[in-house]
Amino acid sequence: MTEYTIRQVADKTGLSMHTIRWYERIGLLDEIERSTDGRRRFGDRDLDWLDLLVKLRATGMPVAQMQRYTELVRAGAATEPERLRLLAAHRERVLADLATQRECLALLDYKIMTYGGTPRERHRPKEDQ
Amino acid sequence: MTEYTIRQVADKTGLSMHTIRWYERIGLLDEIERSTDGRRRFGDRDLDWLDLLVKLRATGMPVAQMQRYTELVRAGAATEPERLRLLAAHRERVLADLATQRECLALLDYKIMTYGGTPRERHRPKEDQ
DNA sequence: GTTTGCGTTCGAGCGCGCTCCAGCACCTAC
DNA sequence: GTAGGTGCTGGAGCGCGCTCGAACGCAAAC
Repeated sequence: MTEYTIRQVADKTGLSMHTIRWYERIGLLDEIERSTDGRRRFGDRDLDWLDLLVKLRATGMPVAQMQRYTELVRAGAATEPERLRLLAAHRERVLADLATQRECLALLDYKIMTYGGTPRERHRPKEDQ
Repeated sequence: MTEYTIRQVADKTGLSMHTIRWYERIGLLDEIERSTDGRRRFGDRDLDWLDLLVKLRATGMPVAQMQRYTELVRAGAATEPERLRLLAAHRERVLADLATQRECLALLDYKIMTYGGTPRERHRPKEDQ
């Protein structure tokens, strides 16, 4: 039953303390436990949840959709089919995005080669410039 | 020596006509040729360049950096080493981003499987309902 | 007792990347 | 002549996702 300050959570998640508080305000987090003087004390469960949020954001899910998902989770097991649909749809978008990225990467590699660099040996010093 | 209206270019690139004009205004495009009545007539070279811009944006390059790159290209062959550096750095970011995306995708897949196979959830905002 | 450090709230502000609008100009068809 | 379609310009506005600031509270250190 480890507890963390908001600062520690910020460090662990890569979010800013501001953002974490904002996430709570807009309903992405359940009310966080407080210590006697009113400071947030995050538990492991909170960290896990934040971790999921961070990954959803990192894959481009809009905040509004994360709110929707959060609501569904809060609403209980009956919403699992819809949660599944939501995540599956998001997964499709991520896959599509990955494909696009790879495609663009190919052009990038090509251009880098035409400039005389070799993508696979890019860390070499400028010996062949 | 094909020519295209801004509408055709918008269709081909997926950008809006507004965005294309804006790109020109902020210096991402060289001045585009005009027909006698002042309308833009894009050539194949313009399309190629726009295509690069679109791909750079699609991989998350900030507009400011595209402006920088454009300046370098305009400044002539002497800037090729710096262009190379810029593109190579961007390539690294794209690779890192791809890695992140794949990682997040794994969690997504896992969660989707748990919704398909098990009733209980592992992550949740807080307590069971 | 006061300074320092860390946290709190609430609301305002910001940076980015567009997006839209008003008002105008031109060309073609009717 | 006029209606409709297309495009022009300059500038204002917008949605998103934070980000910051002011004013405050508590508590340990000096």
